[in-house]
Amino acid sequence: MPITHLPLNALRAFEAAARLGSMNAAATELGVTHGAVSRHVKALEERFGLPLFERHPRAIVPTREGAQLASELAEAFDRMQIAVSRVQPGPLTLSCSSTVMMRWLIPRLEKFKRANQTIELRLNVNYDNVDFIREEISLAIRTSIYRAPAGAVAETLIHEEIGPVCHPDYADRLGLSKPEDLLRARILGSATRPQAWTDWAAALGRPELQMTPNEVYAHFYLVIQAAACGLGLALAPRLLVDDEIRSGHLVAPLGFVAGPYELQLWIADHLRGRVDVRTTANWIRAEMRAM
Amino acid sequence: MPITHLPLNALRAFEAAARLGSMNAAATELGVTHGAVSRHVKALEERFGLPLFERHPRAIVPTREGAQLASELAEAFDRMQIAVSRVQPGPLTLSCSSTVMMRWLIPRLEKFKRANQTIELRLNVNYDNVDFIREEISLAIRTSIYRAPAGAVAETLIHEEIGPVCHPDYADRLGLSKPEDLLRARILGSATRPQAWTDWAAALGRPELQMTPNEVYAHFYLVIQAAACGLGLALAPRLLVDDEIRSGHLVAPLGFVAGPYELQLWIADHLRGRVDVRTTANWIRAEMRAM
DNA sequence: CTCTGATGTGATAAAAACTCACACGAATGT
DNA sequence: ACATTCGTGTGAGTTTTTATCACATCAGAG
Repeated sequence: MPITHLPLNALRAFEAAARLGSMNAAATELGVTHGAVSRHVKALEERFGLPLFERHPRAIVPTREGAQLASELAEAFDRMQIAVSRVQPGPLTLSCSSTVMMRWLIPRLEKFKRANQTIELRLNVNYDNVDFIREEISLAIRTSIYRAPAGAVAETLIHEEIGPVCHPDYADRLGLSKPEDLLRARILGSATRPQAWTDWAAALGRPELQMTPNEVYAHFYLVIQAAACGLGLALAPRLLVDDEIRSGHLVAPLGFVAGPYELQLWIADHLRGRVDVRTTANWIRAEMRAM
Repeated sequence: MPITHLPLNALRAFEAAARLGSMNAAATELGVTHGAVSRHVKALEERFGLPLFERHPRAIVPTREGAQLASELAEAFDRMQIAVSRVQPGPLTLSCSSTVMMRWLIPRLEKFKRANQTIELRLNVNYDNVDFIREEISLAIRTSIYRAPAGAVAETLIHEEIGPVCHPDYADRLGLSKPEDLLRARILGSATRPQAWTDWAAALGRPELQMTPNEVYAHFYLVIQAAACGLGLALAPRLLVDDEIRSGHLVAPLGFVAGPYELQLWIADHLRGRVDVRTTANWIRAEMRAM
């Protein structure tokens, strides 16, 4: 089949269906109905004379050839997206977790905007992996729990220091001064980082301490909020509670210790040359260093 | 612009127009009228809000952005073509010059087909560069005058030996026994390799010999044919006249000397794993070694 | 100074893509 | 156990896109 007659739209529909494992999802991504995707895939299969998916009642599974084709097509479409984005540069998009956004970025955003009035900043909330090309992400702040995906380069921002924090009165009332004291306290956990307390015990050199949360919040910033309201103890990276400690809303009765993770900056490989990306990356590095 | 709404067909039309430097040529390649291409390009320019071509009365010249976009798109489309060709492997396509085909390949083709009955062989005539991906070439036989393009790997088949050849009677009549004798003879040249006689003189260590052809043929195989008919002297690689010499139709009164070029086999990078490609490459290597 | 060869464009035809509505079949939930 | 839900396939009809045709335009070639 000559390159001049490749059924491009069908290939795109197929690639989306294979990547998402669902015609329906692909249809949503492409902004059409599932029928349209189904027809595209069928047309491709007829053209190639081989099945690209195994059809199961509620799911489709790519065949070997289908999976192979889809992954190579994905690369090709990525390149195309990059090519177009170079002549049509979108806004600079920074991705970080809701917690980093609440407790670190938003408090500094006015300052950033004042210093960089020409940079149009778009924010994206996401705490784990993200497709830099498909979602047009320029920069991401992430913990090293996750690995930077292909197409992005990672660099260390800071090594996380972690420690239990709570309302000052709460610490006084319970008399918290050594790790064992926490066993009497109300432990607050986060669904997004369930192993946080265990990590801390390990970092302390006290892995035997069983710190199972009494209460689990969906987002980490809620845990901090709950701690600040006197509901118990949160285990927080210093970075995210420093302001509250300075203002006296929180205390860290046992201080902080070096945690197992670092905070990283991920930069979209194909955007490393863009001025606004470099500027913003530098700003993030400087702000982190100033902590 | 999100990847899900890239105007793929317009991008392909634009890429072709940019590559070929002409809307008309792109239209021919795509099998549509020039108007269709023109509209696609215009739609893209409106979408991007910037011109992709400078319009001149009888020509279009890509703008800086246009050229950049086109070259990156070309890569993306190449990948797509490769991806599809992996699930839809076409026939094995061997490209060589008309002369190599006439004088080397065709005489051996029966033998090849007998030994490899399952391989569907398609032949392509071309003596210089060729786009392995776009034209779906698997293998090419070329002299090292040309460099293998990106997407192909080159390997040496043989080092060319070159020498003047003519009809036996012609050599006798003129008494050809040393290089100077040729100044009395009728020199036949080829348009595709105008420097051949000069190369030979240099290879002999006699660069002062002015061997300007008295007659120039469009194809090299015509030169050999003319020499075999007693019209004069052709300068030929031994490879291409060995059969004629063996059968007595041609003689090489001054023998052969190592020429400046080698004969190479170019293999499409993305097809190196294909069995039929490996088999055919091995056959070519073996036949060359047997010369 | 006309001819030629390339591109641009309005009107219209053709083709492609999409939607709608319904069918189907098995996992899910009560 | 059985109705429900969820995801996919498809016939018929509609909308949207793409292409064609025919003509306009322009400047350099002959």
